[in-house]
Amino acid sequence: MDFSKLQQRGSVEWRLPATGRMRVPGVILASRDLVAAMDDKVLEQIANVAGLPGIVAAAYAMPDAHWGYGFPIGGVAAFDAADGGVVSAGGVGFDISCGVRTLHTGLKRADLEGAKLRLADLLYARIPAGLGSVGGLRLSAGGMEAMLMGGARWAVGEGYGAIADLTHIEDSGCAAGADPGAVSDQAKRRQRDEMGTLGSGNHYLELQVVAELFDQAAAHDYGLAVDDVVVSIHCGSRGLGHQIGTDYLREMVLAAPAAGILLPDRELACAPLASALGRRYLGAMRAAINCALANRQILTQLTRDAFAEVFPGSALTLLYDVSHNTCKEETHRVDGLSRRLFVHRKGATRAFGPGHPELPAGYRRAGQPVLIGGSMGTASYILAGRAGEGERAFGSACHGAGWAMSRHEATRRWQGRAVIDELAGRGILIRSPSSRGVAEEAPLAYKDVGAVVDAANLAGLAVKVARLAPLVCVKG
DNA sequence: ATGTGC
Repeated sequence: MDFSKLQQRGSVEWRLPATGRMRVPGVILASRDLVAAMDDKVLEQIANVAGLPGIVAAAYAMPDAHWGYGFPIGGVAAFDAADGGVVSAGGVGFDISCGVRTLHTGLKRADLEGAKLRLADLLYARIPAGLGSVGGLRLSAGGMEAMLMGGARWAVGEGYGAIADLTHIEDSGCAAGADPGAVSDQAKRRQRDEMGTLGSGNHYLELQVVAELFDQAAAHDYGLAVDDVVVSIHCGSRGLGHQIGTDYLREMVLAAPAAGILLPDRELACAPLASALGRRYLGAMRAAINCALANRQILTQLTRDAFAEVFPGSALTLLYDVSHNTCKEETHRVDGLSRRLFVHRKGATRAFGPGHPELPAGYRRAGQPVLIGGSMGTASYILAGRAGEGERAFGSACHGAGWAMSRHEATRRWQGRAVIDELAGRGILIRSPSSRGVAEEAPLAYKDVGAVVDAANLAGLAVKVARLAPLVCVKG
């Protein structure tokens, strides 16, 4: 990273002043070490985002930021529709509404002694994982429409999970304003057989143990104690979201000149929020959010069924479910004024603070659970949102460890088998259909997740609550 | 991320 362009403001804030076509400054919220490890391309992408029409306050990068498609991954940017603001398909990302949900199992570490291996094999047998994997469900045209409108609420109605789950999901499990008519037939076709599947890449289902608590009061409110076993599911909207991203990116590139939008990078393709194209994309993207929420809801039921085979009578309850690839219409205070903004979070987690009316009653005191997936074999974290007065980055935080290198570089350095054996030696069981996928996801291919959450904590984005250590990981 | 690729 070229520090010469950055102005340091405190230990974890770096400002890229607005120059040239930038309308607002860029702000990186990370430690010096994390910034030093970031590619210069991140700076270039932040500057490009800062030049988009209608952007408000600043283009932000979270501590885990790295360069992505158009926008950096770990990027946050908000736009005002009344000020010519835009929505960008690249600013949401291809895996629309990719996110994490964490479930309490009601079990302690000691309960797993002797059952871990069986549970690993059972979860791997029950959870469809890998590229092109299909689920046990085939959606009819009507079923597809209902799923895209209803999200996790639809899934509960179909028998996956309980109504009580819904209060612990962002948007109560259903994004409003979804428009299945704005989703291409091809996107729907790709999704027809893929409900209740994990996918590939960095997606996983992980059995974890609470290894350390940092904030007793918040941990209490979240129902977490040391040695508790939890399950975390990381996945998104599969082929449907990917196809929507592909479809609209192409359309936005073609429509940009007529909309008077000059693109410094075609990957930044966007459309005015006030345009028909912008509205159609929002409708399709919200349908993809519902697809991801329904998908994680189905996977939750498959997980419960697997647990019931090993631990009859076990009850898995939902701690929280939050996405990290979205564009959401939200109210934020900017310079003392309350404004409706369209907040793009790409590889960034919503992190609403204490008292926010959208949080379930039990979490109003602590703030929203912020679920941070680490890399395979390292730690994951649960943080509590701190957004409020003086908030930065529109109530957002980091989403994971963030890549330290390309997938190609990772496969050059490691072999899947060796990674699995090394982790097995440390008592961490990996189950995956893809040896190459495991190599790409080797722990050292990622940044140090502990350093990332420490930076998020220092920057005031979210407060550390718990560290989770992996026990079993089903990888896509 | 992805029926892994213009």
